[in-house]
Amino acid sequence: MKPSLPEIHLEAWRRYYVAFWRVFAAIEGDLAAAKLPSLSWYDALYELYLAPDRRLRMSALARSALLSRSGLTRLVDKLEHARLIERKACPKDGRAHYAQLTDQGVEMLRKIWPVYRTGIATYFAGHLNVSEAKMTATIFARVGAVRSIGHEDKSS
Amino acid sequence: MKPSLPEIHLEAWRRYYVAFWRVFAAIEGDLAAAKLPSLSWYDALYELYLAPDRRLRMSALARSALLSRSGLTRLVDKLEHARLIERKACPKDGRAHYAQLTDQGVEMLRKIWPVYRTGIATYFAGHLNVSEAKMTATIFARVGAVRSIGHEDKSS
DNA sequence: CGAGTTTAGTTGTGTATGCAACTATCATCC
DNA sequence: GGATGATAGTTGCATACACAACTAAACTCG
Repeated sequence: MKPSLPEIHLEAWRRYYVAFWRVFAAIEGDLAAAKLPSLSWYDALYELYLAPDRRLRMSALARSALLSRSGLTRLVDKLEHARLIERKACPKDGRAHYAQLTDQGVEMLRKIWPVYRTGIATYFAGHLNVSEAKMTATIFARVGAVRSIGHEDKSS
Repeated sequence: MKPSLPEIHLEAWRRYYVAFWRVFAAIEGDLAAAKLPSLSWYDALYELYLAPDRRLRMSALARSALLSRSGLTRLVDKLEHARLIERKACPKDGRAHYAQLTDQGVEMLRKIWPVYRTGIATYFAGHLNVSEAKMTATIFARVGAVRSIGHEDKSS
């Protein structure tokens, strides 16, 4: 059955889509210009920072950091090499591993954040008044709760 | 100077960011499942479809399709190989080339669109009522008019 | 005109990421 | 408790992209 898609919704999608790529590229550009790691590093480190004991199992982190498991493995390799996290075997489950944020990882978050923050403020937040920000948060909380149709069940 | 970033704006950003990746991945997954090319192909073909005479110079297309010039060169290689576009030398300027959409390119757009449309409707538009869609379109028109700080001047 | 500069596009190379296949471990059930 | 199947993570391989260096063709001045 053909789901309805009114013109205004399509227009909203197009602008949303284009705006995202532009803002994303602008922020990544600022990070690169400041010789800082990219947002994918930040996302992973930040998820660990929020987690209890600052550690998370690999697959949990993959989901939070919006990566495939294999993608996460490589990212964790790099983060570990940079001493920003450590891999720890899980005592309960011999298959599982924790990614554990190190102090240097926290430090790196502190270095990245000012640049990231400025990017968010400049490229995104500066264009929204408070009520628009509230509505955006509300709308995208719903949108972000997507569950994809089927051809993958990584999240099950 | 530290630009202001109220908590609600930050929350709006986080949800916007996460939602985007999830919706994007869901749509790409649907396209892949239908053995159709990815959104970057669609974007490029669609920009050509909209352009006068269904053709655009390489660098103009790169900007519209949100790609670097080199990225566009490779994409155009593939599109040309698939007979969806043709490269034409520009008679006015010996350096420049047009990417010209072919009938098969139009056909491909027609094949992709139903799947893309359903994805937009399902993962995005279905979560917005009309006034939310209007506001989203308005907000992201502003946000999308980003001009990045400096360390690149591709758009100048 | 001809040297120097700019612009359009391409190519070399490196990086990020996904999927599918693999290994090791755990869970189930007879 | 051993075979069967599921799960966690890794690895091989392919793809998509960016940046920087390159080539060729315009422009710009003297």
